[in-house]
Amino acid sequence: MPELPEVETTRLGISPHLLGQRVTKLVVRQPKLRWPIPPSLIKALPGQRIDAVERRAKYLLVHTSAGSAVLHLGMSGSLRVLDAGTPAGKHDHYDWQLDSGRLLRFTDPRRFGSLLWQAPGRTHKVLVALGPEPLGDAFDGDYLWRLSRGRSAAVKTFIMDQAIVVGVGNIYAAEALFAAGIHPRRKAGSVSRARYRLLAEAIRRILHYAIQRGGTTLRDFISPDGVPGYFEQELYVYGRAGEPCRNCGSTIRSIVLGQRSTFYCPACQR
DNA sequence: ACTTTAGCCTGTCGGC
DNA sequence: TGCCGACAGGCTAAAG
Repeated sequence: MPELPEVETTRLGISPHLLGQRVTKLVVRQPKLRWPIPPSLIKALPGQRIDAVERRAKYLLVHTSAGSAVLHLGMSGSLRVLDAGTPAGKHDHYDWQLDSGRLLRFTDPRRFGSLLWQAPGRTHKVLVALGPEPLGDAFDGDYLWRLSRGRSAAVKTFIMDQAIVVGVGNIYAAEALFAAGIHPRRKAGSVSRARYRLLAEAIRRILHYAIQRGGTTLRDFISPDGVPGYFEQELYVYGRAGEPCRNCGSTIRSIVLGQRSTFYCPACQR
């Protein structure tokens, strides 16, 4: 499930099965996802050959010469490559049948995921306002510091804003703020440049590490429940309310920030 | 220009 | 056992 490392792991898992394949048929069982699957995609995708599979933020882009599919996993979505003829379950909303005799299947109980279509040479609306990739060159502590001046929103909300930096979800935001020693409720504009440098490095390190971990657990991409147990052993604050801080022993607290639960150590994070 | 809120869905879990 | 509310890893549109 989907924060950036899971999406990247998904990309690595499905890409070899998709590249060069032709989509022989699109089966849609439930078109009502986060947005309805657009008729333009239903018309254009079948018959196309897949040229590339990219990731931008938490979106997957599947490119063909006729346009690109833009996929999002939402909160509970997953993609798997299965043999054609594998019976579909209740939450299996669409399949792409492939030349190879396999299919790409999307499963999503909560239906917050999406399947959109981008015409050649265009950038889909959902991709326009996105901030830089956290693992790319344009992202660092100075960048965060500059954009945060004058901002009164909580720093956690700030780094989860996809217009600021993409791919930092609720878990990784909490973990990165712990690593940088920043209280999640602190105003973004009051965090020092030095702290933002620590924070940016923590985000990069944690995401990179999680991708490596995901890559080893999900390599063949056929495992039915799809998702590794994250690295639950290695979480410092997320989901640990009432438990001792692994650094100082203080009791981890949980609060609600922007309607999302967040976790922090009252002694290590200021 | 920024910040906050409601809402899209279903499943699961804990308390009574 | 069943009912009920709280909560879940995301994101957008609209309102403030």
